[in-house]
Amino acid sequence: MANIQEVAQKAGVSVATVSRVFNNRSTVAKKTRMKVEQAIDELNYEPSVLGRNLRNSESRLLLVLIPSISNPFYSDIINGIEDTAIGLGYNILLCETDSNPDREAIYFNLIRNRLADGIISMDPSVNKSKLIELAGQYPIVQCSEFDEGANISYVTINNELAAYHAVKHLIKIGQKKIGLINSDEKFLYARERRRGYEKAMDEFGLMIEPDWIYNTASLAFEDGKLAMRKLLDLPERPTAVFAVSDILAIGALKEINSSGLQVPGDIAIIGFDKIAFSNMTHPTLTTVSQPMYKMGCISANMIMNKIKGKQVDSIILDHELVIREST
Amino acid sequence: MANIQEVAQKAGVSVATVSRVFNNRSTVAKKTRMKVEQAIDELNYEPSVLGRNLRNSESRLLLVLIPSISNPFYSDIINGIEDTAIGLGYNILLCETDSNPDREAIYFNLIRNRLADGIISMDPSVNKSKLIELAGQYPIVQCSEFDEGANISYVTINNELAAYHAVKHLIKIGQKKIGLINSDEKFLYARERRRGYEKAMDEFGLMIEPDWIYNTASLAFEDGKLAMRKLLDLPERPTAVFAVSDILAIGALKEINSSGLQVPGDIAIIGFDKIAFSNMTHPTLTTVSQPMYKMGCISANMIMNKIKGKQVDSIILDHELVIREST
DNA sequence: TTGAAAGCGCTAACAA
DNA sequence: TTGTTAGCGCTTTCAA
Repeated sequence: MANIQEVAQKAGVSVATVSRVFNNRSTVAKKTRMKVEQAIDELNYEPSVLGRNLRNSESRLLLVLIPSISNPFYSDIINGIEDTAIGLGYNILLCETDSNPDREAIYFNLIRNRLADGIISMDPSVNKSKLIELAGQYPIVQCSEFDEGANISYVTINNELAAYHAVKHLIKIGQKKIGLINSDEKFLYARERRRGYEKAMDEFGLMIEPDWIYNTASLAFEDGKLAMRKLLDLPERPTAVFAVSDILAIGALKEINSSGLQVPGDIAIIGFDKIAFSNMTHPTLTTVSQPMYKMGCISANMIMNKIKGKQVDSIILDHELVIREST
Repeated sequence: MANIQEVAQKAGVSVATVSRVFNNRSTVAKKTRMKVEQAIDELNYEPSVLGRNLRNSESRLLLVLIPSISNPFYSDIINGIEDTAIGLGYNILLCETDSNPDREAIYFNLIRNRLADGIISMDPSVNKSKLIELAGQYPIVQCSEFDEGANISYVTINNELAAYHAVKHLIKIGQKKIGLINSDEKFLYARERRRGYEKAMDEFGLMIEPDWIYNTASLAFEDGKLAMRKLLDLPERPTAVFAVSDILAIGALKEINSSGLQVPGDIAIIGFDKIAFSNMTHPTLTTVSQPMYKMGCISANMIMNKIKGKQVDSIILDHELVIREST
């Protein structure tokens, strides 16, 4: 692979001129430009990003931290980030943390090593103190999940309001005995969505039976199944369930189906996230849609601005209720 | 962020010595080493990957090309690649091509720009001629999908045999009228799986009705639904269906459910890939499992060897039939 | 055992 | 409009 020296030699100019041609910088005479371009073509030259980056002390790489790549919730967000980043000449390094601190440490070091220019974190169980420490020195934004205390910009939705709308929808279709399948309330979104649930129930004077609230260990399909099993085994079981994630809702749906009960006839169910699979179940899942693609685009733009040293504000986006067969 | 100069200065040694300490190279006196380590600690020094990479002309980055990040088929393969790569000090750049040549061109340039040391391609509709041209100059391996003509190492399964086993399973449980939902036969795996289907049918003296073979436009859920609709509308419809991907099978399942028919009572169905969601449907999906994680690990090891200049051979792995409720 | 210095490929300040 | 040159941060050769 040719380097800039060889191109300069072949074209009979200096390396500076080659660099100028490649970057359309300042003024290069038409004739010189042509000579250089021909040499570039002949040698099939491509500039080394490594050299350029070292000189400019930037890598044009973005770190995107997600807990798990197999969680479809992140797909569209990542698409949004990617489209935006590529458009601005950046590439993304997708980092799966498994919510594992060792894994996180490896990725955090990537930015300390200047291999990345910024971090978009979407991991709810990220090491907060480490993240805050890092955010003091490097450009970092949070997407979807964020930390209340930390002074790190984020883009998210109003989780309490979204949950409120979901539960209100169940109430509006006549449901009174409404259960909640929530995840671990160490997560902020889980606490917020619980508040939304409680607010809707309160507002319509409905009893909240403590037994109807189930907190899962994680966000997996099996957790949803297990949660629904517990609810079904109750002496007086709910006739509708709000699950804080589609995967949990799909697990719950599976358990109901396996028990020979009907959705929504016996039990109505509503999820959260509008992942692609929420439309593939039988019946299809009513859910709350987050503007994921948009969230991705916005967080990419936010991090760009941070990298450029600009001040960026946090943003709260709108959600949407998607009514389908399960309610 | 401190650089190697500052550390050297603080420790009262030369930059060469700091480098030696960091890389446990050659011999450094215990006392000198201690001084340096203390300076490293105090300054919280991390070497710049950019500087090191430029000097060593390597990036320790791997490109992984996939058509779509939202296709769960790739999740475990990527996990395998990632675990292996990180263990060897490499990071991966996950590149979603959307099977779009422009997008591909961007990523292909990353290796020409020395931003990546090698490519693992999993995109079945990748620009073959470009890939072959690139493979002449740079380390490239193919995973899962590969090109017959190209002289590029690959890791894959025996698709014909796997399809044969799937169809044979249907025959063994008494099915005679077996349909095939295949993808576009421009893909090698589609042609191979069709051959496996035909081989099993032939072997047991079963008629292959041309109408029972449906080729989809893509691998999406909707394609599966549409395909099943067509099969259901046939005057004489099959009583079992082999779909060459789980997503297509899940689409077919949905269409059958929506028509008020029973699986497997009225129509048995078998998929391919064993994606996580194949276990979440009602009924759960019988499918053919590829050793995805292993494929990922192996392809990562293969690309490492290629980068080191070693000769690497292609590998064909075993598949497995996973019998669940849908058959 | 350590240091001086060259050089990886590029960009940009300065000079001509 | 173009060339010369310093330097980004590191590793490694050679010499001491």
